[in-house]
Amino acid sequence: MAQKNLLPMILLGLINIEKKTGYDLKKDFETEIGEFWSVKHSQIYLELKRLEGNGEIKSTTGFYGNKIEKTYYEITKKGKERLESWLDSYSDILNVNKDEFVLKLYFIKSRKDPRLQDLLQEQYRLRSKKLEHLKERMKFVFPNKESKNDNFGHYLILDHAIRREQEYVNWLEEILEK
Amino acid sequence: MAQKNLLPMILLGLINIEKKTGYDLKKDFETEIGEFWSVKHSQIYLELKRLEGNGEIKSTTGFYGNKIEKTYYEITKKGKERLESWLDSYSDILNVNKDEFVLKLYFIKSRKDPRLQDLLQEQYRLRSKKLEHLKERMKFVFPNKESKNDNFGHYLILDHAIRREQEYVNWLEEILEK
DNA sequence: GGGGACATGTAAGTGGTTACATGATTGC
DNA sequence: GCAATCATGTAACCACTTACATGTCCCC
Repeated sequence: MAQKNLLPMILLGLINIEKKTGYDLKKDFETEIGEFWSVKHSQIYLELKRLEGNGEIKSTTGFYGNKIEKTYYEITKKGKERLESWLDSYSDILNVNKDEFVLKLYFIKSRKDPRLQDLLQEQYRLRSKKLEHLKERMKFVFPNKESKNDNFGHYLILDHAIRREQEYVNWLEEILEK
Repeated sequence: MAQKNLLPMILLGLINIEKKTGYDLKKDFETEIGEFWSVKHSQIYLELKRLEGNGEIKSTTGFYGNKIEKTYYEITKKGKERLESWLDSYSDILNVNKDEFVLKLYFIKSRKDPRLQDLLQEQYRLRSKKLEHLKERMKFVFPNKESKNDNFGHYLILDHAIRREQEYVNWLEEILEK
């Protein structure tokens, strides 16, 4: 989208928790952070180089087995400052949520369009599946009340995602009933 | 984002309603379709050229005053086919909603982080404003029950947007109360 | 007369995707 | 042995943004 560049912040944020390799970061995007952000590994490695060039992270070499070298990155003072300064800042730009399904609905003017039912049913199937997945994640990541306090931000996000998806499903159900 | 290219579909969809100039399309993105999709005029003009090159739209010249030429585009049979084929298709890719605020929350681990309250308050202000705006739009675009049937898809989208925004505001309120 | 809307483009830069590329390691 | 995972990168392409650019029309 050539949008506001937030990937550096995510990488700094993740590396700030503990030193990581590019591959570790890739894994992070496949699990928890992948629920609300996506990026390809090629982009991660490019951005890491850039951050290192800026002196916001620094690398050390580790090994996987005897021959495979892996590069650990840790955050520097400069990187910490950038991260903190971002966390302290406000942004009044609300993201526009580009949803292909919603777009199709827009062009289906009539309530009686024969395509409407199939489209709704398919979306209902997809969204219900997503909702179940999110609920499973919640159970897995926060199995009890105390665990929520360990990473309150993450708990809030999952909670929010579940409510949003639930709303989506409810909305689709209501339309299907009509 | 170099994402799935949906702009051609939007342009075809809008031109399919009635013939339009690039400027008309730009205006559409500033009003109703702008609630859930954004694009710059430079991109619109580029995409129009491409669509015309493909033979999916065709242009005729009109005038604004005596000297300013404007180019009207109307959809061709080929363009209609592409549009219909898209409307008939399914996509099982759910968009990842990239929300900067949510990202910040993720990196604020602690419930007691002093930045949390300000961040929440600011987001609450923004989201409430957006919600009010959407409610106003709904009143304006669909002033009565009958009008909903004229463009059922658009009604559904606005309804959905309001519910989603309402959920966002409720969620923020709950956190602020804690 | 001037400012905002009307109207249409080009050019440079960048974030992101897709595809290509390579090789070791681990567990079955 | 072989498949999946670990691990890191480059290159081509593309959608999109930002900035630059130009000129008319209409109303106050």
